[in-house]
Amino acid sequence: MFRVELEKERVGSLATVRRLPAYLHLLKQLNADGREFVSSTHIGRDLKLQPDQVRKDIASTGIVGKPKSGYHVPALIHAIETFLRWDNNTDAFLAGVGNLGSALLGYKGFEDYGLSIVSAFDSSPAKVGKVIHGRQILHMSKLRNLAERMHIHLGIIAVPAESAQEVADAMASAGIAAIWNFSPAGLNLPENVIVENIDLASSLAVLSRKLAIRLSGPAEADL
Amino acid sequence: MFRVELEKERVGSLATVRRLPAYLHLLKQLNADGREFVSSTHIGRDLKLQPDQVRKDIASTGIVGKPKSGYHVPALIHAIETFLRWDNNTDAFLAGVGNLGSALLGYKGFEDYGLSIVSAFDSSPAKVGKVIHGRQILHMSKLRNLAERMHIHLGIIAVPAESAQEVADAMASAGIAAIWNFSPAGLNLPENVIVENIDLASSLAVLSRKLAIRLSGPAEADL
DNA sequence: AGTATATTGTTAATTAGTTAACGACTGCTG
DNA sequence: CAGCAGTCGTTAACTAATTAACAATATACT
Repeated sequence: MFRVELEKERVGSLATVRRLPAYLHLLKQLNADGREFVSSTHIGRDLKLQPDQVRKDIASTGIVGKPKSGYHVPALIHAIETFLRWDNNTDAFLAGVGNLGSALLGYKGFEDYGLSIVSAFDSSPAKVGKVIHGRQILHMSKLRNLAERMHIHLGIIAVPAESAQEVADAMASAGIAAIWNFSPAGLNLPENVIVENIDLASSLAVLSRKLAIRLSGPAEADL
Repeated sequence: MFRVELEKERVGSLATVRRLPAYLHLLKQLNADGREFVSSTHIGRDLKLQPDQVRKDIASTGIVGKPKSGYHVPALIHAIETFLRWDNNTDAFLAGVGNLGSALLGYKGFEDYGLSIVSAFDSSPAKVGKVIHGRQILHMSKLRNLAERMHIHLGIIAVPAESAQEVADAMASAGIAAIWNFSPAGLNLPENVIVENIDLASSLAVLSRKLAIRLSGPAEADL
């Protein structure tokens, strides 16, 4: 019973959740400027969204606004951050420190999202033991045990497609509940493991397709 | 009139386009294994999609299958690649060679998508002149002229949020038609410039929210 | 103090996207 | 040569999401 309610809530607001970070970014700027209240029209203008959409999204965080003035900026910031659990820090493990993995390890912006990569792993002997962006790289074989002992809930996969499934399995069996997958491979995991893919190929496909249509003209679209 | 038709076609198949790379990946594997025909049921099983969905997606590439045997693998590969224009090479400029930009420069996988980063730019004097992954880094001020002269259509933005808009403007004024934006900033550009964002924040927001619900239990969802 | 106005919150309608059902065709087998 | 089984392609229902409209409310101004 509860499960059904939960699912409904989650699915219904997924698109909303995707927009929340953009709101948060804008609100933090406004807050830094000393702005105390902001209206949905203002937000909509800046982010190129309909005011209606903005109100609906904000409503799902539980915040209510004041007519004539708008929403209280600090309160809204706090509400979004707690909604996403970006107020408390979340510790994560990173698997794979090639080009992309190293970049993720060095990315400062994750702090804003309450995310800390506490340990990084690789299977290549050439990389194990090295220090990258302040963290010493451990061998992949240690991931399982450490994740279990440290009660890590979030795993980030930045290994080549070939080994992605293997790593994902190790993470899942270590009790990691959510996986952020930067590899091009589609992962096969039990239902109770949450997976979110950063799919460069899909994104580029959309871009390529739009560009192809633009360059070759509308005639193409009739196919 | 043509425009309306075009828009309809484009919008209607955007979700489809997102799935095409996954099909392509699987098909290339099958092709390497010497498999000549494949059915929508088979593809669906491997990619965890409904066969109906697969057929509909394939239909939009223009390929027709044979009853009882399925789709001709090489033909389908060719069709998807031409549909996305991944058969001919597309030259691109990269702006920003920090952690992420360097990683993109070094990423081999783009070859499969018919994408070549031919030049990389940065505004930091410390980086200009250096050679990263075989390409010499040029100063950002040269981007505009070079893009115009070389008829570059695709720009990749991997600079910090603060300078993203500035770079985007330079690209747009140089006649670049499509921008792949890896920065967290939302770009403000004329309608005729295509923008596709790789939005880490949005992706992580979805993951965080799902994880938050999972960890705190269904009670949370009633809010 | 009263009225006009800007802004919220909710309810309805349109649109896009997915899932399901069904008829048609081809190749295999007895 | 005829029937059967598997697969395609199209049409239709359903679901989710965005967009639009409208009533309610508090603030500011006269």
